[in-house]
Amino acid sequence: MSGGSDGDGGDGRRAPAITEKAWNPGLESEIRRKWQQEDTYRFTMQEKGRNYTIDTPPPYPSGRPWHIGAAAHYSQIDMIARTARMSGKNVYFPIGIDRNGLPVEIYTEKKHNIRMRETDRTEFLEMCSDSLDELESEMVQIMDGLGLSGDTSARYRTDTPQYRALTQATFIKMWRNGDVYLANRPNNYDWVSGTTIADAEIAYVEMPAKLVHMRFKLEAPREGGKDHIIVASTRPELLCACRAVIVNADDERYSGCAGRTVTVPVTNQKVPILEHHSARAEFGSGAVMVCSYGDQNDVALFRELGLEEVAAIGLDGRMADAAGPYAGLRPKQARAKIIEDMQESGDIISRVEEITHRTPVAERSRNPIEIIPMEEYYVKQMDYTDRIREMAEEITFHPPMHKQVLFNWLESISMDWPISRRRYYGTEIPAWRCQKCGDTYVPEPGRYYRPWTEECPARECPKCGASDFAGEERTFDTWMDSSISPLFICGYAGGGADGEVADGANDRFERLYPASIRPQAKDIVRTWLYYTLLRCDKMTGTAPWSEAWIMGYGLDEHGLKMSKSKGNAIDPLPVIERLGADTFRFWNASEVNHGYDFRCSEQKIESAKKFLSKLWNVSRFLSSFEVPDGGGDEGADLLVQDKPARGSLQDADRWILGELDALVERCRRGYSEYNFFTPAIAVREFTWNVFAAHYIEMVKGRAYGMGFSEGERRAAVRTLHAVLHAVLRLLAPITPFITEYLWQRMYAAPGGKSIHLEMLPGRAPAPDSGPDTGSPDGGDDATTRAITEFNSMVWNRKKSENLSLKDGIALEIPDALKPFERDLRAMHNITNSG
RNA sequence: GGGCUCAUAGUCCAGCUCGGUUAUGACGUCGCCCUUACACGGCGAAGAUCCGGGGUUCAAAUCCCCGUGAGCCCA
Repeated sequence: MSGGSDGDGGDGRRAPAITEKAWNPGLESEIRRKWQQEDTYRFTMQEKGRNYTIDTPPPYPSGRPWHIGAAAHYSQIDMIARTARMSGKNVYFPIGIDRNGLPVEIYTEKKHNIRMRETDRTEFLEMCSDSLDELESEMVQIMDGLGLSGDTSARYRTDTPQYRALTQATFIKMWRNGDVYLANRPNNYDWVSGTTIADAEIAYVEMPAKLVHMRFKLEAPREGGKDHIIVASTRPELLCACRAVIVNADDERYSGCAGRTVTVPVTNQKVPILEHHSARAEFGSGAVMVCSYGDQNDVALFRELGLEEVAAIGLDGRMADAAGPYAGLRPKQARAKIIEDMQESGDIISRVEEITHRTPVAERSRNPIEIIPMEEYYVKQMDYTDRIREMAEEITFHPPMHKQVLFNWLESISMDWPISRRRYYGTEIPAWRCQKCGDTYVPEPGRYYRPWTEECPARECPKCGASDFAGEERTFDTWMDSSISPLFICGYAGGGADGEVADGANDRFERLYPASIRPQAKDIVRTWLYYTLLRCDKMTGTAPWSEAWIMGYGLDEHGLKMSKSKGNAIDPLPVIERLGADTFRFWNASEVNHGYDFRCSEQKIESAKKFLSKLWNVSRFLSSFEVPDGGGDEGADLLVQDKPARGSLQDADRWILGELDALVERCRRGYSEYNFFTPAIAVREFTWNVFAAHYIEMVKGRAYGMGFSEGERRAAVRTLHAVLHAVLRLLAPITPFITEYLWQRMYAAPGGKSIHLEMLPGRAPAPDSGPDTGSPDGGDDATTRAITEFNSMVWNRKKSENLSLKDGIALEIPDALKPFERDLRAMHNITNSG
């Protein structure tokens, strides 16, 4: 398809090689098949340091439709892979699916109208797995449709025995190093889901609440002094767990109260009044009751003041025995009941205020959480923030501003990470407990353990010799799994059958780890990114990657966060099917400014199609001119740099090649930061408004050979092809399908080498390449403006004089444009002689 | 309360790092046009007190300060 000048017509034209009038998105599936057959994106491992590993986020199939923002996100990750590949990197782009965790359990409960805890565990796990398979296949269909250049058919899953065995192995190693420990302490508890929640997974919502002002009787009231103080609380059902009342030292209403004792109403225990800075005079009455546990502040106060906790609420989410007559009620019911009781018994309540209160809820299930003391496994993180900060300093963030998100989070970490969950669909905690001495037995790493259904591998307890074990029923927080994705993809597991795990390092791991880049969304910096740094460093002593690429959120067309509950989520699949992946991807690149939130609207996506049409028609036009010799491979680049060829170039040719150089430079700068917005905008602007609108129009006559010498004609044709040759490659990471198609029809080397195996235009990739040989001219804004303005002026004049564009016209060509005179004369049919 | 980000035509956005033309382009609107790449197009037109105030400067959308409003994150 390249080279040769057969079929040239008398006027230097031949029939266009491309005849179809428009880009047909239906061709995408054909192109995808070609890539598959030719294994275009095959990764062949090279020695250490020469592999470019992308720690792709494994998406979670939590329900349909898959968010269009996520589709945009994965398209951009693919652009990273393609950019890296076309920059000469040896790209390893694994695709995974995250399948552990709460959402699928909730989805499955709803789908089958069952309750997890009332269902046989094995059966429930199977149902979850089936749900995941279904949702996953839809997701994979979208990923394939988007043209991801990773191998979705070889995707990894976080719930396979191999992956889970690795999660368990890392846990076992950390347990033995003392980085994991068991502790009984107050914890965020989602009693609806029946599980512990980490700080990172708590969200806050404003909810209406009753602020009850209660009279607490003062002991030994002084002469003429008041006999009570008012304590305001939104949680009167926790009166039984009250162990102190605090006031602010600066609050005059309570001067002299500190150190005295009050009687808690209803339950009548006597508690001290203490001064503490956390009591705010302006909230409620200024006096606050400290209970185990109304909120995180209570937890801190109990610890700080050395108070003895009372378990007011049990793991079943109901009031415990300590609540006396209210035992067995839900906290909400107990609250209503106790308010009623207090009102009946007279003077306890002074007033009830309706307020809105920030209530902590579980981020995923949206259930209100309680703080309940219980025993959980913890990963040490408190003493570790300096090391994380140190690693983060070394990692390049794209864009840099998002590094701050991580630093802010590091500032606010206040406790170790609880990792045990009372759920089913997750990686089991590999532990057994000796029923006699209570010691925890953790087995050897190497395979996938399921303690709730499996005999303890140890015959007898290493500590007491007893042989009666109870298998651990809990699972891990899902971040325990996903935070080791760099270890898994780099082969830390060794990839043995049946979930066997080789012990840590091996050849594959040595060559691949640390990975190169972690692309991910902004909202999981404090979870996935942070936990990955923590976990991978603990396992390897090395940061898991050298670059992090952070993308913003997809918002709806009004700038609101998309969610299924709001009903403003857009299903990406029909959009992609109707408009094609390239349209979606070009919209995505040209609309999503690097790192910022972006708005999704179907109308705007549709309008991106226009540029692809333009590109198509420009190519169709150029396909009617012979591709100069050596047009394949680096031919067009050579053409730009080739001195003799340059000799015959006209001023207009040099001008557009200079503009092209400026474009290439801008794009390269964007691509070097994995910013696709800049190249997309720049290429569109250049191709549409400079190249097509002005250059092509100017040299059309010359390219036809009308009134020009053969050398001049060839110069135009060469230049036209040189520009398109570069533009296609510049766009290839963003719109892989149309560029591949046009490349194959026009420029591909014999054998049909994919455009995606070519290099981005500009510098040669090899380190031993010669000095830069860009065009001598570079971009010339003044000339471009002069040309644009002149053309506009002529068009306007013809219009106002009611002339057709091909009609002749007499006018002067400004001095600045004299070098382009002959092209301009041909273009506008200027009739008067100079 | 703290942090991050943003504010430019009806809508979206470029330009701001490093101050200097008539402030970029797209969508939408209107008018004219089938000119042999493109009517999924071309040309043209209308549309912006560059959020407000102050400062620096010969010169500010751009730099500095003070506000206001919005979004997100954390307390």
